[in-house]
Amino acid sequence: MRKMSEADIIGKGTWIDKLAHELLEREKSLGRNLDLIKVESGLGASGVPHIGSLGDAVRAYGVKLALENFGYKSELIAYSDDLDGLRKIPEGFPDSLEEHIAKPVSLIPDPFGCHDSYGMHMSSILLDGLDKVGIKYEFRRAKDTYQQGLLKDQIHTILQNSAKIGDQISEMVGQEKFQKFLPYFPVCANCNRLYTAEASEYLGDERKVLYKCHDAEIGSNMIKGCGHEGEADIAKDLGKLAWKVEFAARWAAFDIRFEAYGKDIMDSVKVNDWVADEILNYPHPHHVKYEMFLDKGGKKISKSLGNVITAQKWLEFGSPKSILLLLYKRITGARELGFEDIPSLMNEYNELEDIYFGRIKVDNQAKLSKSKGLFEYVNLLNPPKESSTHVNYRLLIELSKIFKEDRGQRVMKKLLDYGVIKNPQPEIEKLIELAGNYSDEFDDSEKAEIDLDDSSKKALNELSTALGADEEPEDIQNTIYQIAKSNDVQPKDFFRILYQIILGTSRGPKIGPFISDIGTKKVAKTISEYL
RNA sequence: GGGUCUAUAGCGCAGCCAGGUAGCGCACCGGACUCUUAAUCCGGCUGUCGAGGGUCCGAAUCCCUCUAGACCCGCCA
Repeated sequence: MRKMSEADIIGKGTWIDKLAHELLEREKSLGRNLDLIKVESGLGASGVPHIGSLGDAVRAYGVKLALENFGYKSELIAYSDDLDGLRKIPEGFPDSLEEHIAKPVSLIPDPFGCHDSYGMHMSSILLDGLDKVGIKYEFRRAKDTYQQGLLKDQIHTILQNSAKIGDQISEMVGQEKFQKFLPYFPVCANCNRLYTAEASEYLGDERKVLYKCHDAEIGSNMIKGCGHEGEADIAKDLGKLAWKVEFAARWAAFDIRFEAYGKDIMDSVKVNDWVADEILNYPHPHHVKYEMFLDKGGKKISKSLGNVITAQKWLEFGSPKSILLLLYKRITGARELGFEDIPSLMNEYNELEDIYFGRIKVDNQAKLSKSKGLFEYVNLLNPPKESSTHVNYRLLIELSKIFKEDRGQRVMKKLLDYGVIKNPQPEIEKLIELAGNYSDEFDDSEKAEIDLDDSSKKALNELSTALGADEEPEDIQNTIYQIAKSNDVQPKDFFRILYQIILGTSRGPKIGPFISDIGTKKVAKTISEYL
């Protein structure tokens, strides 16, 4: 054991580099060709993609960047599982989808009419998120993959070994279903449904699966099968492998060397690794497991609870870099996540930039390297040449709460007054917009009814008159204080009433200068509305 | 039944994954801002790092055991 020295630091010193390093070591010991290392991320296409799905792809892209940094060619495949069946209607989607339950999401019309199918609509939301944070990917979809027969050899091998696989699944994870049925779900040629068609027999010579469409239980719903009996050609007809074996087929067919996974599909990955290694004779890709994002109460993010965080919503309040920082800073550990994390992440980015440009000193070599490395990954290994102007995001939120009209201009002026910035910049304008959205959306202070006794009313009336007069009082702070005193109102209470009227909170910035910022006439008018 | 994560100041959390003097925010205490409010600024206090063991010159950090909570998967409905 000894202290980390510069020579021991792998790549840029982050967990991403360590992971890429492990991957390379493993590939070298396997002796595989390293001309192009493909990493993969699976995109769900049945539900609204939240930040966790985005994270899978963003992190895989990080590994790609690390591999490139080590001198290898790499590519991220973003694979949409759009042959998965629709299990239930997501919150906020029309009930008319009911008739499409159990059909592959790529065969369901887009209820919003903007994409070729329901599945593409969902995938597009995620791809749009990736585009917005600057992630590059090669898009593939299950529908094309199966229709073009890209997996036909793997499917054949898997179905030939289905008995062995069924036993293994039972032993590894206790699921006995595949001891009875083939791990393949044909799409019923008659009713287009997926999970209702049960595959019982594989005709290896013809490469066809025999199935019968009958009633099936999905979640708590009973889905009626149509009774159709048919056969599906694994190279042409629609149908898909069960998850327990599908990844393996894809890894082998696409030559995937890395894929991250969430702990919810840990068992599937375990089985797939075995299938890849033992049945398909393709050493499984390197993995990393991550925890699910939970909401602030430690509850699972779920659509029905309304606590879903999408990239699109996040980007109304935070920069793309704040998302990348969230996803790259670490991968281990359960994460309770909410929009309220945005302000710290916005500021943390500035801090990292200061470390990167040497404005903040860090003694520990490994930690310095890690912070600089993290900064580089957040910039997708293309860091800026010089530091940007930093404005504390929380300050912007506070100023945004005060100025709701002409916000951009007035907040900018305040920043100039405070000496926070030297001149107006478009980047700062954007920041003000983000912080403004944040303060509008999460200004939780309730506009409660304010109880006013007679002396408070009298004092308010006096103040309103004083502020509304043509001659404005020179020292508003002092005027307020005097008025309170002469009306036998505790200054403490009077100030609180004023904050409640003007800001809807019980505290705020020093009130004299604040009132003149807003405009004395306007404040006078606001006060008179309460009298 | 199987698995994973979490436990750090009064509260909320970072630091742990690559060991090197225990940190941040809020709260609290003191001071400043010519005038008993608020805000702001400056300074200060706050810890058996869940418990026990191990490795190490050195452990919040790595390993093992335990306790409590959360989550995931499976089984069942």
